Amino acid sequence: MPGHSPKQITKLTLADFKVGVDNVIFSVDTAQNRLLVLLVMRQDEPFLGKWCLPGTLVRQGESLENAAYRILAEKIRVKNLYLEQLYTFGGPGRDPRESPDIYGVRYLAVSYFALVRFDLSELIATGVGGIAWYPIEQVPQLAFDHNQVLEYGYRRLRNKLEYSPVAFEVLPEMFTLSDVYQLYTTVLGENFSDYSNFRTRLLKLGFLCDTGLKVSRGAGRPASLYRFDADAFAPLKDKPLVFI
Amino acid sequence: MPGHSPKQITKLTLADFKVGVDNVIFSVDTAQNRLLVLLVMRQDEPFLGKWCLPGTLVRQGESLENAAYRILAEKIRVKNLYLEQLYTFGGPGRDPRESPDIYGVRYLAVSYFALVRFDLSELIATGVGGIAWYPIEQVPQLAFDHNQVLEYGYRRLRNKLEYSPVAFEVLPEMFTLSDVYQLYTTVLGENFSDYSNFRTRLLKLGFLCDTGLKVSRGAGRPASLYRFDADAFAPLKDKPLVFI
DNA sequence: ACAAAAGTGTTTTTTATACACCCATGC
DNA sequence: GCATGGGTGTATAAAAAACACTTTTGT
Repeated sequence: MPGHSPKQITKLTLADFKVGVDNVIFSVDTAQNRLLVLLVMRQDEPFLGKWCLPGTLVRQGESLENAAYRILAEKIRVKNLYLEQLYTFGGPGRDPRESPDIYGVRYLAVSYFALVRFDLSELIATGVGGIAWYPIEQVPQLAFDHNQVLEYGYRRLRNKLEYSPVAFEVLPEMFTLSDVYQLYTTVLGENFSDYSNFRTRLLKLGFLCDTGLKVSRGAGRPASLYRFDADAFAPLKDKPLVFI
Repeated sequence: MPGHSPKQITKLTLADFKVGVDNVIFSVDTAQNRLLVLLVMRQDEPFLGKWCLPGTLVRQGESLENAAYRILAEKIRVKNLYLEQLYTFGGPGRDPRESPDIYGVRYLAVSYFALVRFDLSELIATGVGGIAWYPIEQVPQLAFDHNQVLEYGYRRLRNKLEYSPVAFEVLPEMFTLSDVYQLYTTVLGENFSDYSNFRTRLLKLGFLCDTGLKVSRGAGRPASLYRFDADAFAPLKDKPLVFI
């Protein structure tokens, strides 16, 4: 347990905060088998010209979650979307805008994690400044502590895939089992499971239903199209599930 | 995605926050097979006289985690302790101290989750006002949104037990396998696993070492005392573990 | 002797893993 | 025909679950 510096004892005044929301927005480009993160270029000091996670400061009367949705909507138009809170980073000194004498306003960042459907999402060009999907392995050094936040979000994404049906929030209404498999391999790596075993396990869970429709993608046998059945999944909620 | 009310558009001023930290502090009374939460009675308005989670507002120059440790240390003297961040609750209107016209200061609460060793913890009596361990099923209606926070922490505790060795942070240096089993049953319920299977699985993981010492507790065969071997556990870190 | 708690072993069922193989299509 | 991706089945190994049984103590 950390002790109190003698300095702290002399000033028991409460800190005043501005609260920021930073989004780690992932999407999977299944065509190119790449996991992407959305980055934007900072327009202001500090860190002007550096890449960072899309974020905003929370406004009066606005909830944290609403702020997260707002910044997302400002950067990108999406159809399917999954969003949840990640972690709150709040040590003093994490934002250079805080005055050095630690008497001024503090900046606290609540991070959110989002997964969006790549093919139907459309980046909103602002004219000035950049916005781009970055493959996860090519992310540069980011402003603030955003590399750390991203790392945290990446870990969460991998966990979420393993025990929750997030993947289906972000797949088209109808999809093939290889679509699902590709999404999983892209995020978790090639050797997470054999395709045929993945397939069997997934179907045994019982919440995917065969639509009867087939789709042919180039050469090879046409694949069956499946649909996620939310009703069939409902009883499995809260149960410890393993997808991989 | 939520829309923007027309009201919001007219005032884009940033919200000013005070940040609070609320702790969900659990401990397990193995003697009585009860899972306990630490509650304190509010001394001030709002909710004067109501029970709530021990919390505090973050001071200048203080990190969130330090605030969490501070409030814990003010209420209870502990030997063993595990602490991690839980969730941040930040909607407008969650604290009645916010002025009704939503122009005033906002109160945001970062919640922390803690597990402490019951037998060596000592509540700090403040003279005025109450502080008490409550069995989880007997928790009354709490101030603010603290019942919700508690529910969230309870879920986290159950998950943590299943895939991480938190239990050993909170057991004595040396313990019997039934001590571990009792802790698990108290938190997860009687039917989470058979004792003999639990035992076998736990030992197969290989990070518990038999000290050779025995302890006799009343009637029955004396039990071996084990020690948690952090070095032996190290390689298992980050690996998906199942304890139950 | 016997109840109580600790600890071991055995049997059955389920799940994971690694493949081998058949099917339907485009070229 | 054959390459390509889709889909099924099987054989083996490992893990989970249920439970019977032995061992060592206190009384």
